Amino acid sequence: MELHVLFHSVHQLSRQIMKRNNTVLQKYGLYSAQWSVLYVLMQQGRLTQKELSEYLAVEAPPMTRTIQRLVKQGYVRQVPGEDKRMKFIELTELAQKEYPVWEKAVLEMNEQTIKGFSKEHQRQLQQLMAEWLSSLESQQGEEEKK
Amino acid sequence: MELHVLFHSVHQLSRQIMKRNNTVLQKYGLYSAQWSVLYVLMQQGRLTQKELSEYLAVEAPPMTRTIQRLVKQGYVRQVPGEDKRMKFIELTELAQKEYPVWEKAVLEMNEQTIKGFSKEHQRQLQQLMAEWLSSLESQQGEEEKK
DNA sequence: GGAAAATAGTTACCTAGGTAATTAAAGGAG
DNA sequence: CTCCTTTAATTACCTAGGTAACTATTTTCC
Repeated sequence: MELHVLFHSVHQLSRQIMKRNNTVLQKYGLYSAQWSVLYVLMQQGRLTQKELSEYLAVEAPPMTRTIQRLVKQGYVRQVPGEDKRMKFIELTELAQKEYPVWEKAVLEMNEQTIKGFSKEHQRQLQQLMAEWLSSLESQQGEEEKK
Repeated sequence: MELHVLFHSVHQLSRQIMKRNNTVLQKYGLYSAQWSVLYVLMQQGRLTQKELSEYLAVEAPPMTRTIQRLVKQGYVRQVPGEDKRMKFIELTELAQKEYPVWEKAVLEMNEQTIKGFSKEHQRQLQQLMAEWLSSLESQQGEEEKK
């Protein structure tokens, strides 16, 4: 088994997906990283930056940047917590109003991206990747024991 | 089927793989994008930048940057072609000498990354991704007809 | 042959993500 | 209470990849 090929395929798929998302979001002045934050906030409600970055499996610094851009665009608010170290992030009314439009566009593109790939194959693929990710996660867990 | 989840998994896997590759390459002063160029050159011999970027499915500008860094490190040479627009890229003797060491380190990390994921599952995953990628490719082909 | 179109590579500038170091607040041990 | 450690967020700086615009050749077509 050529692992290079496997890894390359994963990488290329990831870039293709992001590229397509960016294409569709462009006309709303959004980018894929911003969208993923908006999406999570809509599903989960207000979260701290820490929770957001854990949820999206991204380090804190990129999360700070993405949020600051969303703040500047007026789509998100930072609310200081009782613990003054943390900041809760929540959608503004503007974002909640615009959300359905964004979502529709993204969902359409998602369907387009997955077109020609059967539900059963999607399920298999998701299953395999989940398994792989969890094995990677458990490896990391071991290393952090030190 | 939650496409968000599927796409997120692909993205996360891609980042994990690159992160691990960078970790192992760090001690040789290399990064994953550089490695992928060195790897292709070792397999294929001298290639033009155009061929390299097509092979790795990367746009020309990032390829220029990666190559310029490799040139600076003395691992790669740019040889002007007969057609003066193109530049052939080839490994230097230094790179050829060091290559086995790099390869060993990368292969070990690859095995570690895939550990706990059976050969059969690897094969299935590769199969599914190849199918998906080719369907995406054919979509792009259609759009370029315009 | 000469003007126009195509092509290889580069430059400039953007987003996405990473690490290391810093700041400010909260907790804990003595 | 004080000092030390931990933690959330930020800042600075790095690689990876993308698009748009540009340069310099080559091809094409009249």
